[in-house]
Amino acid sequence: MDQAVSKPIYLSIAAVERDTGLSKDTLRVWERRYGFPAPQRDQYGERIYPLEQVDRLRAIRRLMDAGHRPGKIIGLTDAELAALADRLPSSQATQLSPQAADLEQFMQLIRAHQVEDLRRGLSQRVLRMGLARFVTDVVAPLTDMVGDAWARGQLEVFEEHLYTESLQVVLRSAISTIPQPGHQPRVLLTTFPTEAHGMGLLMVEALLALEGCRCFSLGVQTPVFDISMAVDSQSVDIVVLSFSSIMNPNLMAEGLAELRAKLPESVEIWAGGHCPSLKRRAPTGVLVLSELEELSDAVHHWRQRHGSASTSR
Amino acid sequence: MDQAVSKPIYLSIAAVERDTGLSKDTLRVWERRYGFPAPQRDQYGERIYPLEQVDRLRAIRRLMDAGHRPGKIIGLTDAELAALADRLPSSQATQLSPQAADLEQFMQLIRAHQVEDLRRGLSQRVLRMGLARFVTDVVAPLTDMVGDAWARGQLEVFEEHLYTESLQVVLRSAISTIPQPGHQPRVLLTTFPTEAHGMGLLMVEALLALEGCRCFSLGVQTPVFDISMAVDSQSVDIVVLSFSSIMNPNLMAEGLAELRAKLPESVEIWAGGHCPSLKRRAPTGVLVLSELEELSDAVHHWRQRHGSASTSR
DNA sequence: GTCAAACATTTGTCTACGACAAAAAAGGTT
DNA sequence: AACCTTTTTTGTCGTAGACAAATGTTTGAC
Repeated sequence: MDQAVSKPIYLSIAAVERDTGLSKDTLRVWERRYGFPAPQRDQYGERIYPLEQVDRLRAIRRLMDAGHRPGKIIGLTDAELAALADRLPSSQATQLSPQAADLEQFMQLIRAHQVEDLRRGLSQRVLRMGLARFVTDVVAPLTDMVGDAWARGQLEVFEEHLYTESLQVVLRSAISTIPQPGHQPRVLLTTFPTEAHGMGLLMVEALLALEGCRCFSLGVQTPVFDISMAVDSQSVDIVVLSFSSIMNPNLMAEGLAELRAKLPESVEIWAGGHCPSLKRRAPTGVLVLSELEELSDAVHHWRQRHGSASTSR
Repeated sequence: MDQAVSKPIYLSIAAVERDTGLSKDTLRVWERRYGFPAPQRDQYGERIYPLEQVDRLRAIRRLMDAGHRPGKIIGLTDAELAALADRLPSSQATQLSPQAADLEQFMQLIRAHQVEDLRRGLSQRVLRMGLARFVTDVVAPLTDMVGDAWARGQLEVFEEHLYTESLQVVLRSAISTIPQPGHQPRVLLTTFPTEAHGMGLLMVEALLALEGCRCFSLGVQTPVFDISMAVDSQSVDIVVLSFSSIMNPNLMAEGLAELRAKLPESVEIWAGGHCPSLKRRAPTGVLVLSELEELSDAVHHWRQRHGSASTSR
């Protein structure tokens, strides 16, 4: 019926955009400029990409996320690409931490796809060291390591998904045990529509809830318009936004400016995450938090400033 | 410092795509064909969209998701658009259910943004009626109602997000109480990269776990390539994919065909969700489940077929 | 009257390639 | 080393025509 084995599979440009994260415009302009990718054409003259080229695009994308530029690496051989991926600088901070051995153990579990053991190990760690330290000393560096391994091509997307899913279960159940915090400030947590990573939000929610903040999480990908509506309806004091390194800098800057313009000045915007352009050109009217550790101080500082208006303890 | 009040705000075409979900190509071709949107231009000749037009686009998008066609509604006045939104057919199935009154009560809580009460009410319901019936009789119809209300413009995106977040907390904690199911079939759950809705996955995971299946959730948005890798590494028997009505039919069909070609024939693909084109042209080699109730039978049927190969109970 | 096949229209996505702003790198000066 | 200026790189936006796929409408057989 179907000659399944040797049947070559081609992807449309939309499918390649979906699978590599490179926009159609980018795919076309690379082809024009660098001669790669060089897709074949179907009977209608539309691009069809063989799987090998898609795999190569994925490898290039990985290196770009780690700082390489397309023009420099797009002409390399597959072997050279692999070599580059190995030579990427790993985040030393995590390797020097006292928890390094522990974290490496978790990485092993992720690589071996031992979901059960991973989840159990993480749960034990929460109980042993407390949620706050668990978040700052385990979740944050471990998530960095996972992202790093992914960038080096040592971890597949599905392994990252397995990790994320496991950690989410653990974190959510830990958060739900925090006694009802009904106090100020009232914090709204979410991400912009192109940002699908929600791990950062969960970490922040845990820490803020421990500080006695009233947290409202909208999950990921809320349009700016709806963030402002939610702020209104819940009388929110602070909006927390999380940005990963994959986030498009243009969209981020534009979105923040738009949100800042929409919200009353009394509502603060706190932005955090690993997006490089967050640190470089900090948008006006937005507080940039580069480390989770700064959160606690930021909350205390907010309470000091608003102490006279609302009743302080 | 800034003349905030009368300062007009414009969005770039990328921002409008982000906020409305309409692709840049679509925005440009609508302008060409229908004369709307009619953005102004900045100093570089690039489109800048005033907020009113973006709001209108959002309203049109809502009506399109409900079945209207752009050519018919794009020329209507704002009043006519609002009138159309009110006249949308609501799903009768949910209104006839015995739980109707209960569900309506939950809807009230969502509209009033009573997150706490909502969560408490849902949790009580799980305990009272059991997880399986809770999923089929409460979560599924309630999620439909929420989606319906959103399509009619009676619910904002952020209200849907608040609902989703609350329900997720309740469902996840319920799932985690199910005693470790280590049996067959081994099921992988996820969605394609353009599908961000994970509620369906969570419902299916709950039901399958209750049936004694071994569930691996990858969360949402896993590339086809990585789904196949995960299947391999976890020795998965069945891949479950969830599709919402917003899913692009092309991408769905193409993705399913691609996945089917990548997976060994022994691995089944089950597709479910409210995506209309799922029912119309069922892809070959893919089992379409249109109702949650069919899941239990499907699992039993799978076990019958594979009873001889693996040890049955 | 019902169903299905044939035709017509609508609609989104694809094509091409030029233009240029924004980001990054390189060069030069204090 | 830190800072400003110029050059290169790179992604996104612009134009407009084409056409497949999806949807709607008509025709014709039973």
